[in-house]
Amino acid sequence: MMMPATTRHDADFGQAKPPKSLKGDKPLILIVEDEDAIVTLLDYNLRSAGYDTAIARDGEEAVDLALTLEPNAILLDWMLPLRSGLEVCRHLRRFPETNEVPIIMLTARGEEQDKLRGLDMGADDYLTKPFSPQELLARLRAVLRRAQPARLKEILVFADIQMDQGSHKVTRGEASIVLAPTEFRLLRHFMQYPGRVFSREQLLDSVWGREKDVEPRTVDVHIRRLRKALNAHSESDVIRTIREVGYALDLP
Amino acid sequence: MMMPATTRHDADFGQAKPPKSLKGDKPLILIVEDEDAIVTLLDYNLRSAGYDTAIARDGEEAVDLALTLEPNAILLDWMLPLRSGLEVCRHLRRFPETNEVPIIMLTARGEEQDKLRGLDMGADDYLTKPFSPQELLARLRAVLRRAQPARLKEILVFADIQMDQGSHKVTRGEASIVLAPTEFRLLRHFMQYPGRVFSREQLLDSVWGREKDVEPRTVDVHIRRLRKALNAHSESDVIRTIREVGYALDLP
DNA sequence: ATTGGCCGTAACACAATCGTAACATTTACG
DNA sequence: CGTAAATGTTACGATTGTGTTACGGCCAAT
Repeated sequence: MMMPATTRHDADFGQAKPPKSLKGDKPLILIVEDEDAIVTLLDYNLRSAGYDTAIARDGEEAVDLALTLEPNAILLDWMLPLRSGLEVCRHLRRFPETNEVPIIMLTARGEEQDKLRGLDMGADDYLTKPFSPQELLARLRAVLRRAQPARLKEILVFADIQMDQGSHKVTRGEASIVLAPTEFRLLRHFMQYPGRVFSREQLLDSVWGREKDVEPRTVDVHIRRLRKALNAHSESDVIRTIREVGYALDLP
Repeated sequence: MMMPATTRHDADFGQAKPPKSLKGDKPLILIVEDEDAIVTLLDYNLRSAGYDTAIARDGEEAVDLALTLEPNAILLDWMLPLRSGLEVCRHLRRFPETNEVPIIMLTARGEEQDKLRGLDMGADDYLTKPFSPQELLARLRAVLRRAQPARLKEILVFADIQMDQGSHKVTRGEASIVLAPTEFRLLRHFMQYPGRVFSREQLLDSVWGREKDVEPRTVDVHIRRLRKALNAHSESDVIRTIREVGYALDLP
């Protein structure tokens, strides 16, 4: 019934038509960072990889440029003059123009508390300095790849995984996946926010519900069960562990 | 293999009132798209999956064919010559003949804003290019499932089960099934929305009626009685239990 | 009034699922 | 290397949801 022979061509679709944005055909990345050395590094790497860049030196400017340019993604340093990264993040999430723009936090090592609060505030992912250019680009690609508000969709798709909420069926490739109730809700939550990192506490809130009182480590067990079910007939693991932070749905 | 752009060769579309059912056995999908590569891919996949297809290259033709053929669903590219997808969408919603036809938008990445407007304009779902054939077919099934209520049909069919609403007769395979009134209404409801999951509360609403005050667990007992009747002479159980959610009619 | 079918409910049986702790492995870092 | 912390993995008792049965009430036809 399925035609695997055609899947190869699908990759061409995206390029077939030029993006109709007025910004140009390259994705625009807004860099929010005050250290020159890091700005130079980011700018160089992003431009080499075919992105357009814009640079903001402090929080005020960041909010300003974000609203003006509507970039495709934002790299946001956590330690800023005038306005902390947390404030900028929260601020940006208030405007419809910037509410959906993915934000990647840049944090120094040892700011784990901030990571969690940042993810709470609506950041999508984070990079710990120092980071490699490959890692930077990988995270960026992942963050740009995600679909729009999948929240209300009846059929959720991520990579070769499909979830039909109408019939409550999950498939991966050709195989049908059987999930226990909690596993189903967990996967649904991940697929509603593909690529986004969630802490154990966040998952307990949104998947288990606020009234439940459950150990954070319980999440690990359910992640394990979900992985087992999803990987039963395939090789690649689509759930990424982010040490000290949580889990995310992501391509390997 | 490249198929030339074909339109429908059936000759039996009457202008008479009962529109959709008499059109033929296969659902007809109208493809509105100007790029050959994508047309070919869509056409091939849809036909392989058992649909009939018709093709329009621009907005004018789209409205024309939609009114003439009254397809069961429309795949509508957002970027078109002559008339934008938005216009076509709005236009089609003005005519009673095409007002109910589900529309799936095809958008390139970076047109997310348009998606929202499109959904406002009456599109039912959207596909972001690039998409997999599997996703295409899944979304198509979903909109057809929603928009094509078997509700009005005199004879409902699911797998080897047939229900004649007029004579109140139910058969499975060769065997005739005798059902109590509530079991009949329950099965009818499932067969009107095959594959869809219903919670106990939903079933109480739609099968028992809103005014009744009945325990949710009562549904279980009737499910049991229905299963017993349906499985009396056959092996496979067509009613699937979705733990913590409800029940659905489904192939094993 | 009596019968028989149908219905709703409660009670019990059973299996799936869940949460947790304990142990194993990996990772970060000196 | 070696240690500590975090995550992976496993097993098991407890809980919960569903399957199943039985029973009493209702109603229509006899």
